Amino acid sequence: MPEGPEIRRAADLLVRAVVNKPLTDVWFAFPSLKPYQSALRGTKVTAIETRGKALLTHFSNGLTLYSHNQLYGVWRVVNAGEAPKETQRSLRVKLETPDAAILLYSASEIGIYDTAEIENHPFLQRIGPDVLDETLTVAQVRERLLSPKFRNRQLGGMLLDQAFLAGLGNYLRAEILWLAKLLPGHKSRELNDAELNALADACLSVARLSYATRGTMDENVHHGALFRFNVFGRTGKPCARCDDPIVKGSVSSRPFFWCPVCQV
DNA sequence: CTTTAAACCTGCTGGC
DNA sequence: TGCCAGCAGGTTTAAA
Repeated sequence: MPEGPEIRRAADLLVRAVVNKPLTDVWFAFPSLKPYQSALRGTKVTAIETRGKALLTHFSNGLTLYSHNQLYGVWRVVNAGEAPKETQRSLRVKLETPDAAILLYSASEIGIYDTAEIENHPFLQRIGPDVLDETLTVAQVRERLLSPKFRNRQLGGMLLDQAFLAGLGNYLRAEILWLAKLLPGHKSRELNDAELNALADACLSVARLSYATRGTMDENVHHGALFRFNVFGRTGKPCARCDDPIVKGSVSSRPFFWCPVCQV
């Protein structure tokens, strides 16, 4: 159940587990990828990066594995020798080194491409700047909010659109709009200067805080403080700012949570 | 051009 | 216990 911060956290773990080690076993569940198994065995993973919620695994022979977890995909890391049987129904990808193996379960959006051509992938072509890109500034987000492409869009739908900022998702949009004290029906061109700044700032600060606090990853696996929701999933619970109960509704066909008192 | 609705992918939960 | 409906933190497509 991943948004940008969870995907990037997963990538961090995968990098530590397998980068620059020879692959002793490569296995893909989908028939169309089977031919690549032997071609990749013996190569190394040179880098793993994320673009919004897409994850790219680059190999030393010029190929790249594209994967997108959608709602249900999950990456796991296991020690060498603990790799599961390939008969596990939901196992999709296994990349094993002498030290560790990385496993992708349940995801369906998986493909192998030439690294040189990866930017042509339809999803990567479509998405906007990665919200976790540390060079992205509040001023740039503010400018994007006012650009012809987005100034006329309702905030609720726009924040889910990966063409606006890649990596945002349904919990982040709820938390961003709560922090900016805005309702999802506004369009950016209707916002005053202070609201615009608050929204642009919230887009970056909420996403970065979630990444820094390990997003919503499994508490049993990832120790330390986790990202805390102020509104998401907190129907009926008191708003941290004004104490009034959080309500749930639907915005652009997705669950949405907000404080009806301090969000205007 | 913008918004909505439905479809698809898969896994989990709750009700009967 | 078993099955089915509904839902989920996503994305794409077609239709309004």
